[in-house]
Amino acid sequence: MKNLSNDVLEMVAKQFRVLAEPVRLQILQCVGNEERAVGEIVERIKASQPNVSKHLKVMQEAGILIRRQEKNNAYYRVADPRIFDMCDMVCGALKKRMETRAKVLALL
Amino acid sequence: MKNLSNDVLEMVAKQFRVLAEPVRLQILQCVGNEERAVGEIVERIKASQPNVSKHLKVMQEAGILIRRQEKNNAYYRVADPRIFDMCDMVCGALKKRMETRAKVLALL
DNA sequence: TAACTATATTATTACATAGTTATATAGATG
DNA sequence: CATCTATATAACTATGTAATAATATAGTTA
Repeated sequence: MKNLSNDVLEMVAKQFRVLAEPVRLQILQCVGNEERAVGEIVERIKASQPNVSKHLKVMQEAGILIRRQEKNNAYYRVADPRIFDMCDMVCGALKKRMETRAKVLALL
Repeated sequence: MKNLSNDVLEMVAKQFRVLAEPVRLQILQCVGNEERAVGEIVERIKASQPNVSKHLKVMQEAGILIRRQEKNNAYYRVADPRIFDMCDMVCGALKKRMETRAKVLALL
């Protein structure tokens, strides 16, 4: 990590904050590499429609999702699939940490 | 991203939340690949000592920092340097997005 | 032991935001 | 035009947490 200014760090933190909500991660996972309508997402993740709409807006404004309007449906897709790699990295770190902890406990 | 359960997504979200604070990113950057005492960090990032201590605890409990006590000093280091890669990925995505936006504006 | 140093903790305040309910908007259809 | 459907927005409440001020802890030194 090159020496980033506080302004940049604040922008980076804001990006992380968008990913710091379980429901938004559910939405991301639900959308995957497809393009999905709002109603479809609402149905799949079982959250209220206004709540999903709000989260979608947050992710769109953060540049994580791209919105397309057609007829009276709105479709969303992931802007950059590398976001899934990030989630996998975190997930992998968590897994490793839990395995290590399990080994320690096994020695007791 | 493999189909992750909501429980796992919640843990992942929690990890992202730890990175979602500018001051914590400052601390991460300050620690870098060194091992730093609390006082050193406090001095460098110019935040209050209790505030830094609290953030350090949060990051330690999240498994992002490792603490070592020696004499009456506490030293912290980064558990997994790949965390810097994650920050760089976000930073790169931001940069790209801003460049794209700049090009669009240039056409007006 | 008293005073000093480094770090952690507690209580408090202020602010951000997730979720809900109700409503608005806007395109489609009868 | 009236109604229906899909999505977005607004107002509100509740919760989480960052920062601060004050204090505690614990090791060090005189």
